[in-house]
Amino acid sequence: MSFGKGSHLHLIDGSAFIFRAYHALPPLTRKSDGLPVGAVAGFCNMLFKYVEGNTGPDAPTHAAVIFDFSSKTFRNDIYPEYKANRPELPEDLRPQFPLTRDATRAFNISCIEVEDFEADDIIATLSCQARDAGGRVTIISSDKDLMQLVGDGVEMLDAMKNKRIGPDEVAEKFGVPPNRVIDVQALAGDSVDNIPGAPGIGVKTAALLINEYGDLESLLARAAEIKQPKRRETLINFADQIRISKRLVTLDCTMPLDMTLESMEVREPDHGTLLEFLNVMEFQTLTRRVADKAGVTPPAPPAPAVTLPDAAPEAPDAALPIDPAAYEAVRDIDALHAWIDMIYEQGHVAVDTETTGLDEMRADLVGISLATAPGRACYIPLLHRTGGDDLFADNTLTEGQIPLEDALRLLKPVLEDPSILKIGQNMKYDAKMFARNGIAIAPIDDTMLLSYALHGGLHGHGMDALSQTYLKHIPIPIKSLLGSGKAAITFDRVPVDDAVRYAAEDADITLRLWHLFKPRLHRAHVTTVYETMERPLIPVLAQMEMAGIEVDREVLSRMSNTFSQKMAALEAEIHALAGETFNVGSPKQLGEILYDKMGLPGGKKGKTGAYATGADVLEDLATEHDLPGRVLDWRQLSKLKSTYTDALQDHIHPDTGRVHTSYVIAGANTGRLASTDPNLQNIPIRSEDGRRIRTAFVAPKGKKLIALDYSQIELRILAHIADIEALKQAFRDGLDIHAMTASEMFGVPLDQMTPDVRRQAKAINFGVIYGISGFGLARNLRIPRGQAQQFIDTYFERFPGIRDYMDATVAFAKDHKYVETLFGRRIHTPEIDAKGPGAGFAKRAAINAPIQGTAADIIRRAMIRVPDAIADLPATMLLQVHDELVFEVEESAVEDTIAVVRGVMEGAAHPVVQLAVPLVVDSGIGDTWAEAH
DNA sequence: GGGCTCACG
DNA sequence: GACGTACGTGAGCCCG
Repeated sequence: MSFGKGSHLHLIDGSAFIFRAYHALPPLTRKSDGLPVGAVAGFCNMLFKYVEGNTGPDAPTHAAVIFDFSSKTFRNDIYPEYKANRPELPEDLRPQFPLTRDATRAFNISCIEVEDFEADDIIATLSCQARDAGGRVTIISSDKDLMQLVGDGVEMLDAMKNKRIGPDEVAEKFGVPPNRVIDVQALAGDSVDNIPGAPGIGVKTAALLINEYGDLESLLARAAEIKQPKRRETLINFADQIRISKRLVTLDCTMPLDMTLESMEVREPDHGTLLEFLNVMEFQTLTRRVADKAGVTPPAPPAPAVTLPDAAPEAPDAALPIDPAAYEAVRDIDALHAWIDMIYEQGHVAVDTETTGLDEMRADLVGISLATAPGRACYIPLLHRTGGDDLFADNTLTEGQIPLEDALRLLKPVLEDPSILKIGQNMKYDAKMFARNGIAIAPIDDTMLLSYALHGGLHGHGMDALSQTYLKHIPIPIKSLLGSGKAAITFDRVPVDDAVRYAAEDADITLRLWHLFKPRLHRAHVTTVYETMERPLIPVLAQMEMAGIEVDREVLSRMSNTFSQKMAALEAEIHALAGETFNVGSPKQLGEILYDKMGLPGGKKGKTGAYATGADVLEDLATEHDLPGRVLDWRQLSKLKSTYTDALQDHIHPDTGRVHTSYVIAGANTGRLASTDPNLQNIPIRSEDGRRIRTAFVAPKGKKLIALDYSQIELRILAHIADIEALKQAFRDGLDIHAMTASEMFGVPLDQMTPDVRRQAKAINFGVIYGISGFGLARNLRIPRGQAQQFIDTYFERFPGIRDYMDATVAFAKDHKYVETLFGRRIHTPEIDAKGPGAGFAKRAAINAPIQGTAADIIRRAMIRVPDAIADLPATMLLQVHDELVFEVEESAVEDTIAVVRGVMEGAAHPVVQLAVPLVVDSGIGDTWAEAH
């Protein structure tokens, strides 16, 4: 078919697809050989969806995917620095490039790349050719550099947001029509592509100038007429640089291209070819979907092979290839004895438990793996079962397994032997599993925590991430054994041979990571951090989690019912006010009701194009109409019900009648803990309705709950670190710190302080801890930005040391790429040199980290000392909420326990740090958490 | 699965 | 005078 009037050409920006796919998906790898294929998988999904969507009258007659040939192009000859700012391509992305070309061809779509030219130029040339031939063009991309092509039958489509970009949308973005976009870009420059432009002129100003003078050349010719001196100088002095910028941003519509538009005619994919490609890539879901669509049976997946990783250079031992086929299955007592002998000979062993689930309180032990040297690992299957996993499966144990009791009896002495170091990844999990089977594993090392001490802030500390980063090896994914979703099985149903490969590999990898990390602790000066604040926390947290806290189901269930009724009434009111029924829980529908239907003022859209309906927005709207206020009430109840009163009931353990959270030690960058499943660190307290949820957390008969919390710990740390004499003295004198700040700033005597002035000072005090900005404070206090900035200026004038601390901290971060707490915890700040909006984030995070992190260190130190301190008291530590500890205590010992724990908490910095301010701990007692706090 | 919203310190 | 903004978390819901 020739290309002409009535034809419709789709030009797909292939590179944009690839990058989006790469960043949207986890780093998937091909199961058989570990080849990174995440971007290819995402790319194929996008192409599949694209092809699926091409129906109806607007479907393309012609289509092509356009790629960049390489990063070097003719623009580098004009301006060597072009795109020089681009970050290095991720290592696992480059090898995926050729595969995306293969994928395109497998989908039977034209695939185009030309040496020396960017994809954008090819798109420009083809667009012009198609337009000149009388056809229409849709460019599938959201790249602003392509917007200059819009108009005359050429438009763009943002496939992500499914938003068409025509002349109006371009004008909205650049402030000028499409044919003047390059003028604006030439002036504004582009930090991403490293296009210099005119210094100090951005898109807004550029559009203003172009609209006033017509086009760039006229503007440059008449630059002398410009009134603002700075602008005038810039345009005169940088005229050449601006002209070069224009050449850089102008796309070439006249490229010599070998291919014709006709050759891009839309063709049906050849299902055989496509299926073969998808199958070789091992994309099971997509293969099945394509096969379903074609009405054929999907091809059998290729047989799995074994991964041979690159060697890690630093540890010769850890560098041996990982070979899951070499692992041993330990199936009888003699073999187990041999391994135990080997452990004693070695002096250390990596241990990993396999269980039926992730909840340590409910899961059952299925098997244990051990590794005594890199490459030397085994798996001891204990409770694997035969048959399927449905009701009719027989539950008989697989043959060739040592009876659980026998294995544990033999292993217990080793696992508890003080002379044998047990190494694990996330040992808290395994320690709890062993504890439930009567084994108190010790001493231990934990590779997750080693990594946390060494690399906090750089990346996650899960085993997959660590293995990929430091061993260049992708472990066998658990999903490949268990499947996912509804069809997932538990580990006891995994065939023993598969389990051996997977489980022993985990122990092997853990041991190799330990060999790498342990010697690095000293070099990085974080040995003390690891040994005093990470490792000792494991048994403490394990005990707290296993203890759990009693929760009264009746209280929660009654509250759920009350909330339901209130919500139903509110919902009826809301629908009546809106004049129609809609889903109150849908921000999208709510936005449409508020702004499109009712025409309320405002209606700001976020980056996704959806109306913002957050609480702050609705609060402002509440003055205009009754509906937003009702929605806020409804939302509060909905949150309380779904997240707390309903969900908490499901977390009550059937045997203990208590709720057992799980603390993540290496989750938060600053050293704080995180609580999950359920999160007991965000139980409501600020609202009256919410606070009542705490009445469901109760002490058993004869006992009390006590809560002890640090008063103003972060502000005290700030006073100490930034060395602010006035603040330090105020804390020593036990003054109301916010009132005192207000008094200093606004000159109001303490005895004349009003609650409102104090509230403002309080907001500033907190703001300082977060890396204050005029904008943030203004929003928080709901005052004009200028006034907020004034407050901040006054604050810094009164407490100049704060400014010094902030500057010094950012400088330190830039210098070292990390910041430190008072106790030596290092929090890496890899983004500190970021340009653009990321810069502010990174700076504020760097300012906050030593303060929040030091507070986290202090309570960690306290928690580690508490068990010994209360050993003789009938008291149990149950919860930690960042600056608060909750205990369950027999009534007779309440006062003693408070005294002891307060002493530990207030003295937790000693002897490492002598704080210049006292630490003060408040306490409460009650039958419920609501009373105790 | 990402985005939004909201609970806590 | 451009840009986007308080720091740190986890969970539930909607929607594609």
